Amino acid sequence: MDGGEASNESSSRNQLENRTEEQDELKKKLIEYDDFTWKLSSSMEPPQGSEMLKYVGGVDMSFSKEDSSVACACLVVLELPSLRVVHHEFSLLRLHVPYVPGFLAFREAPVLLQILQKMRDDKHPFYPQVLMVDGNGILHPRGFGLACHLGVLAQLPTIGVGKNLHHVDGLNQSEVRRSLQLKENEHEQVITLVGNSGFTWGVGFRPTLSSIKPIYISVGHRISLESAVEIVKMTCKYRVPEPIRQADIKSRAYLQKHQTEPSKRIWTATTGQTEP
DNA sequence: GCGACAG
DNA sequence: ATCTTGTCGC
Repeated sequence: MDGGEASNESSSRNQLENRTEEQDELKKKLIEYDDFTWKLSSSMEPPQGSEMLKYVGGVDMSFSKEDSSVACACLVVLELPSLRVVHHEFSLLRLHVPYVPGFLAFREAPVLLQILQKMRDDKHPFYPQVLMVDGNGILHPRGFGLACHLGVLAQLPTIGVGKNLHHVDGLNQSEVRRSLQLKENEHEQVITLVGNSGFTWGVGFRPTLSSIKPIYISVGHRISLESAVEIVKMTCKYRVPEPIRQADIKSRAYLQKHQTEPSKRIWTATTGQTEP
């Protein structure tokens, strides 16, 4: 036996170093421009023969208040322009990876990826053309948040949507709100998030007139910031865009239904096993 | 050194 | 993430 605490500290430090390396490695595959064949349905004259954007996915996770390691992951697919939910899928599981700011993907990406892969393997007709993620894209300390991580691994266009600002490169939410206040008279609902370094990390977006608190949109994978904002605008009935809002509602409801009755068959992300 | 820090 | 009711306003 050795000094337990010191060794735990050094091993968790190594763990984060490894995860940082993994993020840096995956980031080499990141594509930050429009890399898809479909067109946005908001375009004027849909050119004949070109595929339209019709199926927008959204992912979110909810957690049990009694046992915070028990979670429900949900993927929904909405149809444009109706915003009707045409498909949803759940996964109830137990997580062993803690939440660490800057490393959310290591906690949430495995299950979400598993759900996406299942849908793709089934050749499901509603497999999403683009995916909205409840977490940031390049708006991240190392420019590689959950939305990027998931996008690269699933090879799918993704959009990062944060409900709170991750403070990076001098950005802070009170300043964003001030900027939106100043521009509200010009009907301006979008503020570009430029950090101290001059880099554009994403945009702050006020979806409705009444909402004070903006959401934060950033590039995930295979999409430009401009297209990402356009798609978010098309799906915003309330502050949170519908794909994410529906995934949130459904995952929360599923969890409450299943935490009342003794939870059986919880899938464990790390082992891929089912526990009684 | 101290605080900040997506979900 | 989660704990939580009513309430002010269109």
